Amino acid sequence: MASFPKRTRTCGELRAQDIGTTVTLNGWVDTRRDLGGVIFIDLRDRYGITQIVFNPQRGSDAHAAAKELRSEFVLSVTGTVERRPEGTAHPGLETGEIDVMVSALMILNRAETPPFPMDESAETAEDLRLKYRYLDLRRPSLQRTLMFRHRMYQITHRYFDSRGFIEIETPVLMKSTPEGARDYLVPSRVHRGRFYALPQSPQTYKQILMVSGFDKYVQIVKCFRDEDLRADRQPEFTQIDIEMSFVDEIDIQNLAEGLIATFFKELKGIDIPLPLPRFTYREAMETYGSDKPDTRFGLKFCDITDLVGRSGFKVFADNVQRGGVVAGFVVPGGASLTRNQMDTIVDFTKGLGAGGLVYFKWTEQGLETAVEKFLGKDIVAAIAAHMGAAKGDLILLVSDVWLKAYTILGSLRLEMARRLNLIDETRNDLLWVTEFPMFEYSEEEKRFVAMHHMFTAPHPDDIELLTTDPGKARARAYDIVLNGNEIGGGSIRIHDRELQSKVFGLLGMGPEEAEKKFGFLLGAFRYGAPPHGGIALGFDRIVMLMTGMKSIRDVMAFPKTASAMSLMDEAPSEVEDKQLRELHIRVV
RNA sequence: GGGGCGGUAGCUCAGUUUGGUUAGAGCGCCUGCCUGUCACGCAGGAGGUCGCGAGUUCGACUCUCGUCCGCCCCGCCA
Repeated sequence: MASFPKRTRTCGELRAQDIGTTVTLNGWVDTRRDLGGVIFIDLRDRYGITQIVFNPQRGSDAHAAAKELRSEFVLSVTGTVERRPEGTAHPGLETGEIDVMVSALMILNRAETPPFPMDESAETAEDLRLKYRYLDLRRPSLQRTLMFRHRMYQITHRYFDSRGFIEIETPVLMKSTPEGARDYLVPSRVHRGRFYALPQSPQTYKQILMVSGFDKYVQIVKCFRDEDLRADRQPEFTQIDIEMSFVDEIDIQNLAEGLIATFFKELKGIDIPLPLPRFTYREAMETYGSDKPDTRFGLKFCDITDLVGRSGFKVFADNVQRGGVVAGFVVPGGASLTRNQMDTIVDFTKGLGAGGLVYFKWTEQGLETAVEKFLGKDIVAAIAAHMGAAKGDLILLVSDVWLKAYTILGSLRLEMARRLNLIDETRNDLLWVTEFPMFEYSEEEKRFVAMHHMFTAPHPDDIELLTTDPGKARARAYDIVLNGNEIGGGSIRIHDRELQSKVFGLLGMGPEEAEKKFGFLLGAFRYGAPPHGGIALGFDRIVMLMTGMKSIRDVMAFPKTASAMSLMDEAPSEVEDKQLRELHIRVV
């Protein structure tokens, strides 16, 4: 039994066809315009805004009560829908043709003046928005984004359900695993000195579900990583986690790119041509200097190692002697950059760890470069020709070992594109990067670490390399990239105990340690593990990119700050001594 | 862990370079007037530990040191 007149309609739906009907609306005071006699209130709910009118001649009690209305008061109003007088319709508002002439007003709740306005006319400091998140969430931008996000959940569920996938929840309290990100730990009260970890991903569980015969698994699931944050990284985030049995790479990729294309079609009306372009890791690095290339602009790289390997320029020649590469790219029209601008670019490149940056400017006077006296006119001209440069262009060259040279060029390429405004923001460039290396060498730990994760299967042609040259072995791993952002990654997994043990060994984990940490998984593999593989897609990141938000915080209801604090509820917080004692924990 | 930027009225900011009278503006808020506004209008008013703590100085929003908080980047994030 309601203690107030319940709404019969929402604030977003009344139109001219409703004129003459009596309605009750519930909502918040968005703005108030008190003209002394007549009072206009914009009443707001999540469906929209309807102007309600208090006229002393049409309801003097309601009008008197309306005098005290202020921003964000919660109201129930009853009145008749009327056409606005000639010339006073509001074309910018969907409900702009009508008013609700109020006969009865009930104030359901009063509100203090909010610390910032609900309209988004002025930028508001983010820490304030986070402290008063419940108010920020009333604002149009977050309302829109969270509704977009809701639709993406629904599309996801429908997409997978219609393809026979089973949604299964996996534990949030799980076993801490080595490698990868730092775990969030949860102390056990019952077992002194033992800890659960929050999942970095449900990786082991979904593989075990494959052993159990659930050959198509999906879950929209929270994951937790205790690492430092960025604009696109939060300590807890959501993934669309997928695993399938009896499949290879192409099956997973078709499924995942189909989902992304469905998002674009249904949420934005955009057709994404499928299948998506594929780049091997090597191609991506050697063309764009990134394992998540942004292909919305050119500035593709060109290898000139062979042209300069025996030149008189010792920086290049010595590097090539040591097995390094020399490569670079052409910036069309870049010759007009000033000396000052070039100095900034050189400094930027050095800041990335480069020894230096060699550049040629092709001006009216011809090819100009500070290193012409070392390379010689002919080689300079040959480089420009080989790279396809023209008059007015700038050529940028970096010389270093393969990975470092291309990584530096990749950052420089992005920087130049931003500086020169070359990025076409209207494009939606999706692609796959495949054939990642199995391992990368960790200088810190003096051993190989898994580039994707340690359950990733090696490329069938590279099994031998695991023994002879593990650093060269390719993995059956793949990432999906949108406009230079990694939005998902997966692999075909190892389903063979022997091979899995071998990979553990290469990662410096002996049989005993492997048994202790992953005995349950290896145990499952004894009882008939099917070939399987999967992928995880970054749900928040996809919402962020599709809604054009700059930060992942803008697509989450209750995000944390860059120092992982929640400003609204002030988590993390200190706890009672009693709680600590029960958990056998002392703070040092 | 490192680098950069920021913290002044409820909000958005100016003032800090070169220390010096009473720290300003717009919006919001409060009061009054106003019967078709929609950025309503008009008149008046209130509102400040200049993030915090030391120091230098006759005097600190301003200079120095420390510290806290926010944002961005590097490291890190299989």
